[in-house]
Amino acid sequence: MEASSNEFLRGTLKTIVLKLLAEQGRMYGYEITQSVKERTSGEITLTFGALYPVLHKLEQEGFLMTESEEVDGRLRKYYSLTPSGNATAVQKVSDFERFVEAMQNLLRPQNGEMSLAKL
Amino acid sequence: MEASSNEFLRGTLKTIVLKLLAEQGRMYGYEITQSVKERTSGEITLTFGALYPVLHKLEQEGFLMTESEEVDGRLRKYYSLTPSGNATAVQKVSDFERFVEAMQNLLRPQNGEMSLAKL
DNA sequence: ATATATATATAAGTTTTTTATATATCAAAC
DNA sequence: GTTTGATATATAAAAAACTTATATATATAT
Repeated sequence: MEASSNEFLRGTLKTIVLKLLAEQGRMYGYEITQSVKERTSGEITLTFGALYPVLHKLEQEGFLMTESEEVDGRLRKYYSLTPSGNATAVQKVSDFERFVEAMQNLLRPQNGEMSLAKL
Repeated sequence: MEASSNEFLRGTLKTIVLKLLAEQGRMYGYEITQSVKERTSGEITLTFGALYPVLHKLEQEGFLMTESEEVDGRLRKYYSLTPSGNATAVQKVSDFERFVEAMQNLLRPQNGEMSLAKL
């Protein structure tokens, strides 16, 4: 019922943002939070307090660029990837997949008490 | 070649420690770092500076208990799970698996531009 | 009028993690 | 014999990341 503060989200925020932008072309902050919530059935929730600092950091690092547009009288700030942002997105997704594989090796139960030690 | 500071490790440290202890019964700090390195082929490396604070925190939260033993003239501090530590280990591993599933929904490419929106 | 959804953003505070450092034993190499 | 490397635990200072709270503003629905 409650997803709330997911400790595992730590460290994956940049990866999520970069991947979504790589896929969608351009998005604005609010849209990113809604997209994440929707696609994970509420399991993962990005808070604004976490998202905006990440967006600003990524922009400052040269991975994102912005364009502001007025939509319905309100200013909307679109974020999109730079070429290096695109490369980083690909890299981070692949890094995450490697990490998950490594984690499986830790979380999957081992047969005996030692892996190679006493065979 | 270099695994080093894995950003994704953030947030998974407690889970790793609890799971290893649940499986192995009892372990000492150095043993935990070696076990993680070995089982992940060097992909994940726990630094002592990160591990010991986590061990102390988990002990302080009542999930771990310790017993010191002298081995080869050196003091060795064994950590093992309390009943609530065991329950937490099970919980965290299952939480992590749910998190990974949710991440797959974000990282797997979507077919069109919207999921359910305009169908 | 008021509440809710949309929309962006910052500041303060806490927690976590990294990096650096200190200590000490044992075994092997030199 | 003494230096190096592996084993072993731990803390302190600093940096980074994240949470929580807050501020602002428009549009729409009640």
